[in-house]
Amino acid sequence: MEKENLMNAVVADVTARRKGGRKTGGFTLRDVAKLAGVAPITASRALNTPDAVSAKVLQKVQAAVAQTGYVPNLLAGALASQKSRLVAAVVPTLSGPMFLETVEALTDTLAGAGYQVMLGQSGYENSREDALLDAIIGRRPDGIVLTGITRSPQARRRLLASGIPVVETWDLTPTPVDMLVGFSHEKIGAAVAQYLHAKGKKRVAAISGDDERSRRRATAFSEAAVRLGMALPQETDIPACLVTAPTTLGNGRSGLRELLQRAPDIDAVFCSSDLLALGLMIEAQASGIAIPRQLAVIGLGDLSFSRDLQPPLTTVRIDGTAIGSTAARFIIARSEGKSVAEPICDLGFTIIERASV
Amino acid sequence: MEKENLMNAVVADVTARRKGGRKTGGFTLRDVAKLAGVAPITASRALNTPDAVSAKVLQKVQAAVAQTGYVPNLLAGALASQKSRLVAAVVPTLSGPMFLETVEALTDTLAGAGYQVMLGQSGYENSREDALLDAIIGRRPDGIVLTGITRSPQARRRLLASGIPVVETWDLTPTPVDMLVGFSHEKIGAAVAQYLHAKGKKRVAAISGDDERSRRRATAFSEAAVRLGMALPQETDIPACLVTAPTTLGNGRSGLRELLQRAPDIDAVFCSSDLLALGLMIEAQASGIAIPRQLAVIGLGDLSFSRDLQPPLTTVRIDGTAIGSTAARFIIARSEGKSVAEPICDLGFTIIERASV
DNA sequence: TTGAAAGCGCTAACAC
DNA sequence: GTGTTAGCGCTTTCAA
Repeated sequence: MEKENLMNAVVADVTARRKGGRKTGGFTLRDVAKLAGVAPITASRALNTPDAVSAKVLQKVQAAVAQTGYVPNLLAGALASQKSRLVAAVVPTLSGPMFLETVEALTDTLAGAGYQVMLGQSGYENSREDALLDAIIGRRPDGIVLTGITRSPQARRRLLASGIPVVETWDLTPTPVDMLVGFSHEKIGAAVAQYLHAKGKKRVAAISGDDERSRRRATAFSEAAVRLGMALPQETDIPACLVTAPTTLGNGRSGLRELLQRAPDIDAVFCSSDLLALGLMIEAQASGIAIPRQLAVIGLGDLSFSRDLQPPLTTVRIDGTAIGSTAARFIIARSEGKSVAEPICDLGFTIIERASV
Repeated sequence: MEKENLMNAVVADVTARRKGGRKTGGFTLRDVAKLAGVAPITASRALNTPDAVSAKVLQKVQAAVAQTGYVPNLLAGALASQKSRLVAAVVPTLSGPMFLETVEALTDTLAGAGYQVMLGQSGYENSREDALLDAIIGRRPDGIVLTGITRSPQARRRLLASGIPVVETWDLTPTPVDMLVGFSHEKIGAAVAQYLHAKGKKRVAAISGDDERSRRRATAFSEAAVRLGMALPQETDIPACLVTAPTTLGNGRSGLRELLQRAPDIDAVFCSSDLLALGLMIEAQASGIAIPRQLAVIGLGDLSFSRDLQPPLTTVRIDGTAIGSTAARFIIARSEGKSVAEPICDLGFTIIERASV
């Protein structure tokens, strides 16, 4: 049979290639094309732009693909077309559950458009960031999504020089490297102070991770609190209790203990994450402090568990999913040659009122 | 000056390339080589195997790199060398915090060896898995790390045919596709039953996510419980209370309520995740049930918060970090041409005794 | 609608 | 130690 002979010939080709020098992979587009009796470029078109070939050719190519189990080499395609369909995402760490939603939404939205996400962890100190950036740029992704804004001029220059679309997230700045999807940490701090003040709180404090963004929220919170005439713990210059990032439940417990020593009469605490807030609630319960009657708590993140706590946790909701999917859309648009009309996007935040305040 | 002329010439080259047809990227290895006055391959060696070139050449190439800001195109390198230094990781979802540690350890360990991680989310139903697999294989990663074992024969065949090293994780099977790093869910179920029995518990139940692995743990738990003479809730055939995966704190609360209706006299509950256990503890506290006096709880995962709960949570510890770093080592070894001596690795588990039982 | 030629930017293999 | 040659597997451009 003709068809069998062809297949045998192609298999022989592959085997020969494997032996002769480099042990190169399996079937290639050329093999598929040969089997289908067309030129490689035609097979390529059948796979990438099926509308551009005749029904007959399409069918023959599809048959050849099925027969061989051919999977296109996207590396080669990327090299030739200058489109890698790869997007890099850089987070400080995965384990603070804050960025998870964003990475998840990013991955899902991009996967729907045929892109894959490459993950990078920078750590909270930006030391590894430069090396990471080179590793990323070297792969020529179609986009880079960064958590936080880029401070190092070195990194900014490299990003700019690469010409790769960049989305900075989880923060706001008038001078982004390229595009931006975030919200204002300062406004959150101020809004929380205002909220607690409106609820009649008089002596407030913050338990805050000591990463840069949390500190800015805590500072804004303290300044607004003072402006509104609320009292802060006085024993120290720092108006907040700082714990190491990423924040944990244990930090929340020890944070409350420390806070109560410094200022036993506080009536509200702003925690820089819901996990901290949960720790605080557990510690409060263990020490017989009633929430919200004796002490009000407000967290940040609106993690999935927050609504189900006892009492349900009042918190600042940040829509991590929207950040991820917006960033994905920005990158996809750019990568398809469209320019993004409004490349700076403030997604804001919402204070979710529940029973803990 | 000679040097400046050279640089100008090279820049002119790049500009010409950009105009003439394809708007190709920035500096290439050829430009760097030209600037350094050596052949491209020599520049390549200076970058990849610095020991293989003279000090003089090395210095000249490094100068040229610094001058141009050249970042090697790893896509092209991968195509030529058949080594992508990319590893794919597939998880059902990122948001159950169980797999986070694994992904984190994988990313970190691989980054140390110059590899990047590509992330894929398969969802708990394996429908998207086949498409995802093709997208992954198409990028010719040097390794694929899967969460769970691969059941679909279709997927197994494709993985095998690809010739890419595969590590299946978070489970055990005598017939892995390739390599395996995991533990036995059946043994966990049995061990927990045994543990509760040893603690004098008589009427036990399980609250379990309804994903495949959790169900197997719950089943093994129930069977062992019966064998040991403990009572299970009787109203239903299912010996456990199933909640939708991924498990949440809210599920834990509602799970306990449901369980208490069916069997008000239970004295111990095995939760398929620490998050469920936390929900159960919160619900118990809200209903005035004392833990562990009236009801003992054991979770699974030993998440970072578990030790800090009130009471601290007894749980089954699974070393997600070890799974990730072992998988990474397996892949690195393979990808360096070494064969992995013992490619099936049972990392086991530990019951961490705390106060909740 | 299809194809031939010419690369994408790099490295393996084999000289020198 | 360094260079020459010839691809890796695909897509672009241009011609038929």
